[in-house]
Amino acid sequence: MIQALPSLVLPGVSVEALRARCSSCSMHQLCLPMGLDTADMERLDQIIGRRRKVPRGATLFRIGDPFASLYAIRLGHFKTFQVNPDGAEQITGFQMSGELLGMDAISTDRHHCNSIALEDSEVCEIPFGSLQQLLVDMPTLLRHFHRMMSQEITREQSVMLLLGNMQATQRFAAFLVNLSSRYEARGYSATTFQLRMTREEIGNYLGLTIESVSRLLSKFKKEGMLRVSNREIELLNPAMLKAITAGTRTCG
Amino acid sequence: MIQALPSLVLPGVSVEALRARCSSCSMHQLCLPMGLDTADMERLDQIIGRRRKVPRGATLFRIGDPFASLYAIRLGHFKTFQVNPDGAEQITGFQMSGELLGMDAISTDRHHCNSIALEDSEVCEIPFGSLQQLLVDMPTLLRHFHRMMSQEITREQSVMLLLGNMQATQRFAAFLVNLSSRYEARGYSATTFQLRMTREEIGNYLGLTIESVSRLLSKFKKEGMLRVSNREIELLNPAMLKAITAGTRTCG
DNA sequence: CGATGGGTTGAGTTAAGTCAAATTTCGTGG
DNA sequence: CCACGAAATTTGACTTAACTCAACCCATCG
Repeated sequence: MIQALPSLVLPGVSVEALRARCSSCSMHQLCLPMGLDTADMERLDQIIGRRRKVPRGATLFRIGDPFASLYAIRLGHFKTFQVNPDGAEQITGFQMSGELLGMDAISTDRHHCNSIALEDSEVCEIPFGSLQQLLVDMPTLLRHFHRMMSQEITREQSVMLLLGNMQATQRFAAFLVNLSSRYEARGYSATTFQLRMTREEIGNYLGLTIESVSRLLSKFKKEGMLRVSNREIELLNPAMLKAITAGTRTCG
Repeated sequence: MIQALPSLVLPGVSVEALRARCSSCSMHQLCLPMGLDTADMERLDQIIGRRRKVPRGATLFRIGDPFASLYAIRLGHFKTFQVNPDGAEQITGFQMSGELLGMDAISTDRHHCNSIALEDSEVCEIPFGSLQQLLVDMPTLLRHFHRMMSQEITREQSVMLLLGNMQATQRFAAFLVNLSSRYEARGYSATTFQLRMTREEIGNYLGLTIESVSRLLSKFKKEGMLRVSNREIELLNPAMLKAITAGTRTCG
């Protein structure tokens, strides 16, 4: 057992990088292993098939694919979208590190949406059969898994509120505020971040056209609420954006 | 143990009505006990706190209420809705018998939406703590519970597609087709049913005004696709409605 | 350095919203 | 059972937020 693994001798490549583990993953306080003790985290690690790289633009799964695994995002960003019979697409979410993909597939053992990487990304493949066995043994994991599914339900309800009730300005403010808080939760700046999606994708998600998104960006910029340069965003007045999101402020 | 319960001697009131059971409930093939054998169904029955009556217009739970139980609808209809800080409401779903309410509350132990009965209804109160214990012992129940949560995620994604991408006509057709298939799954007519919600509630759910809903009803009626009389609906051309839903047919 | 895909801006259009008025339905008490 | 008021619904006329279409800009990259 003292014998070094071959990879250990390769310069510049640590074992950790090749065989990543939940315990060393910066996302473990947000992701599935949240709250697990070391032993349990180790067991979860065991069942994770592999850490898969998904290059920008590549498909992680598509509608109709048989369901085998959930995917935890280690790194990067994804979008999920639905497709109407007439071909119209609707982006149902943008996911980032620590979030779980594929939960919609549990109901019928087939995926119900497409998932594509917005940038070069990495996911942990969690075979659902194995996970189910662990759930029975690990109440903490079971509880957190349920929380994550429930959270997804809640998130989607908020989007329904956004799409069904909000004005374009309010939708866009809500979108920015949401991104901001998620980056903050991951230890990144709440005010400065890169948009990983195109204007078209933002528009699609928000039920707006690309032109409307562009105009909203210009409007917010003109009103001094943010700085924009291509995909780089800086929120200059987060409080105002939150007020607009809440509908308590109409915006100039 | 031979001694009759007091209620047994009341004329016209059966024990079954007072102490309903999953095994005798017409919804058990759609509801949480789906697929359970007799013994397991009995165990599930044991934990169900009570069958609660919820009169029309009454609140089952509201945003912020501490989460204690899920509710399976035995009978009747409910709506769930979100509320924006500015007071705007968005109906996120209409639920009917055999469906589960409250899953959004698991994530934070607080309810995230309001739930109100659309007519005099009855629910089975399923204390979540007890349910969690059962889940560990009963793999079939665990699996079906996950399916139900996943189904809710999928359902909400469809609504996002509807709200984000569809035209008013398409939304309304989708709404009718959806109700139709759910009644069919419950053994009711797929073509003739009562709307349990007001036009205003339909409009709110679909992101339309009450006037638009009224106009759409009139339009569909004029085009011979349905008969309407107050809340009574008869679908005369379900195939056409499905085609409109799919976006493959634009409607006259 | 020209092609390409993303993004911006302006002008005109339209689907759905708002406002208003008429009509029907429903619940309640006489 | 009927009358009445309140609530829900329908319909029409007009308005508007967001869309479409079109031109243009700009960053990137082979």
